[in-house]
Amino acid sequence: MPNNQFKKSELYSFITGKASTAIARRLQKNFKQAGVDITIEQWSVLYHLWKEDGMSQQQLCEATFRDKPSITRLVDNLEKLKLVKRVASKDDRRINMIYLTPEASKLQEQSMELANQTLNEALEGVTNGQVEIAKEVLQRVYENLK
Amino acid sequence: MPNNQFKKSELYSFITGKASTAIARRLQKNFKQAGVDITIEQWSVLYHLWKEDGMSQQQLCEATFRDKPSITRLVDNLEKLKLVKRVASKDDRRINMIYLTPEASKLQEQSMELANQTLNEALEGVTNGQVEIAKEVLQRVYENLK
DNA sequence: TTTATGTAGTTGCATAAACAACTATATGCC
DNA sequence: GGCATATAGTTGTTTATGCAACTACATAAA
Repeated sequence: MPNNQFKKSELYSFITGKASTAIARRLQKNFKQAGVDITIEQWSVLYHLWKEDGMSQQQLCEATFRDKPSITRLVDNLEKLKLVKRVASKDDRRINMIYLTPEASKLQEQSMELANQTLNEALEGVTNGQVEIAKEVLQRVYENLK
Repeated sequence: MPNNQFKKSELYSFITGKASTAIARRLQKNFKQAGVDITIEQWSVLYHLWKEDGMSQQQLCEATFRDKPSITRLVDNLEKLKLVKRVASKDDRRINMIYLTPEASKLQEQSMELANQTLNEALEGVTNGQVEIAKEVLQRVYENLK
């Protein structure tokens, strides 16, 4: 039973994710202005390592919803920036465990602050109740398609 | 007055747009399965030309929320695929008007059907009322940041 | 122990995005 | 007309994504 809730004029934004593009651009701009010199994608990897340091690349794939080549290259670039280190696992030599460097730890507080600030800019004029529902919908969409 | 509606554990999905990434991947997969051999980004340009054929690249920038270099290259690739043609404007020689070819017109019905189908897959189990609110929130986010 | 199969990660290639610098044309003002 | 400024589009560079093919290691079955 197709619900066809979308008129053509409304389909576009939802499909193309204009809102999340806008959020990503603003966050990148806020990072840049504050002198935080990393990309949003690099930040998304650091974000999960700040929650739990020493994840495998495979775990980072699942956490960040990215494929293996993407994580390989993000870790490459984060290593070049000296923000993470690859450490071969002793139990299983296929696995790289990824660890934060002290420099990366320094970025945590400021960048999380900037992320929160960016979300507040994004959600200006939106009520908490509306945000709750939007989050539920987006979570459900993700669960439906992942 | 910061609303700080996001606990840390919830901030990530919203910022990184996991839901719209999931939608884009599923739409791309549905295109591929159906033999529609274009990227989602190319489709997003065609989408606006189907609504109004003969837009300038600048108009396409605004409609698709992309910058000028992105549109230059998307139009390059769509031209290689023989789906659009650049036609120099006679009024203003700086402007390229972009026109659909007959081959592009053939893609319209099927691809729009696939887009609607993809949205129905995405929104399975979500009520119309919730979708309405989510759309409002995302529209407001876009307006706040664009 | 050998062989098959699965998993972790890497590499190559095509497409796309962000940003800055650039060319060409148009417009407004003196 | 001539100059300053703005607008439309292009090009170069870096970073990232998606997909397929690949290597290396692990595991389990014969």
